[in-house]
Amino acid sequence: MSSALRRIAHLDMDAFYASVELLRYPELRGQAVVIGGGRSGVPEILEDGSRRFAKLRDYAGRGVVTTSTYEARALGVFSAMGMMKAAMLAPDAILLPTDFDSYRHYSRLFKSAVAEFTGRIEDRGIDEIYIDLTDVPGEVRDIAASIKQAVHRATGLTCSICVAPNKLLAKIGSELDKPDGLTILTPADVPLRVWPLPVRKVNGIGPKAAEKLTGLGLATVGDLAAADAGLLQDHFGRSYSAWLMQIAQGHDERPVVVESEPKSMSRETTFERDLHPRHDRPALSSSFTGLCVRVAEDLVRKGYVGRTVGIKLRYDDFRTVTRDLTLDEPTADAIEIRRAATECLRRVELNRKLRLLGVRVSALTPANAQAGLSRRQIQADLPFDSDE
DNA sequence: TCTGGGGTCCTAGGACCC
DNA sequence: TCTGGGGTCCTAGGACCC
Repeated sequence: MSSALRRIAHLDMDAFYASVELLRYPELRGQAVVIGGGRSGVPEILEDGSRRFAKLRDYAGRGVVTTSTYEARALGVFSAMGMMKAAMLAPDAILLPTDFDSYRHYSRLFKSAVAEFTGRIEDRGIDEIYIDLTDVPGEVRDIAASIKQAVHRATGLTCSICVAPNKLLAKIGSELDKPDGLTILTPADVPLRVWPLPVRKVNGIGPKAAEKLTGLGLATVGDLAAADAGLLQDHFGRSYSAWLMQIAQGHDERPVVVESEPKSMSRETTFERDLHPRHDRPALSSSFTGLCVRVAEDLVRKGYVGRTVGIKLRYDDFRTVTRDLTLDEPTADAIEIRRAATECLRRVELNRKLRLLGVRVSALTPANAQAGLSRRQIQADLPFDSDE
């Protein structure tokens, strides 16, 4: 069955966290504001009722920028940048802590508004979604404009939308006219609007692949479209090179995935200072237990159990290692998770300081379609040997 | 200026089974 | 005694995304 006639939208909220903060603190509109860095930066309420905001120059710690307003971006401050570096670039920018509860609230509001148009929505995190508009009647531009209006009515926030024949182009297009953009891309637009873009703009080409491509003289999507298939295959392998050639032509058949089950749940923490496995043992141990407890709580709250328990360690030199262990039976119990995670911990070198510790549970299944019946018990009840 | 936290998917080798 | 061939599961690491 051909998908040539699909109409796929990508909707991306504009500077989402920052924009939510501006709803709460309208006096900051027009200023460079940076969100991130953990708990610090909570505004102080003065006696006259006005607020005093922290400045980026006052920040000390290991956090990164989560989002920044467009004014801060103009100063060179972008997502994922270390806060200390951001403070060098924009010392007078306002600093606000991240408030995920609030962002989740607005996320629900905008997604509900879009759901009035169609149920064919793919969640891509807190601030973006794909929407399959193929079966929604009307002109695409009108539909997209109505969705933008509905999102604004529901949240007071602007978003950018692109409608295209597939997810690849829709995702690329939603960035082209940000903020408050409304973009339509057709296959005929690919040479003019997509080929000039750096390869890094393609969802799926990250920093590593982009650097490698640029090193081969393939800096733009157009370069990629004109590249020699053999060259790509030699450097990127069969499957990735085939994908690169497809996307360079603007081709992408992936469906909009409306429902999905979680595959893993994890908790991790970066310490304020690196901890020594022996010297700081009590602190590490209590942090470790805390992570296990929180993962267990997450599993229970969301109704899952998992059969594979894993740990993640980051050493002071930023090297990262993982270990995991698959259990006979799935669990959501903090004690069992901690026991398995401790087994994993025995298999790593603990000879240098640790920067980060994480605990993960994967191979998830819904906790309990049939109350407490384990696979083993079910099989034991069978009247014959299930080995065949 | 050292680089968060929560995820997904892919690769690849070895174990193990038929 | 010169070595099959497929399938699945487990584990570790890494790229990538929001």
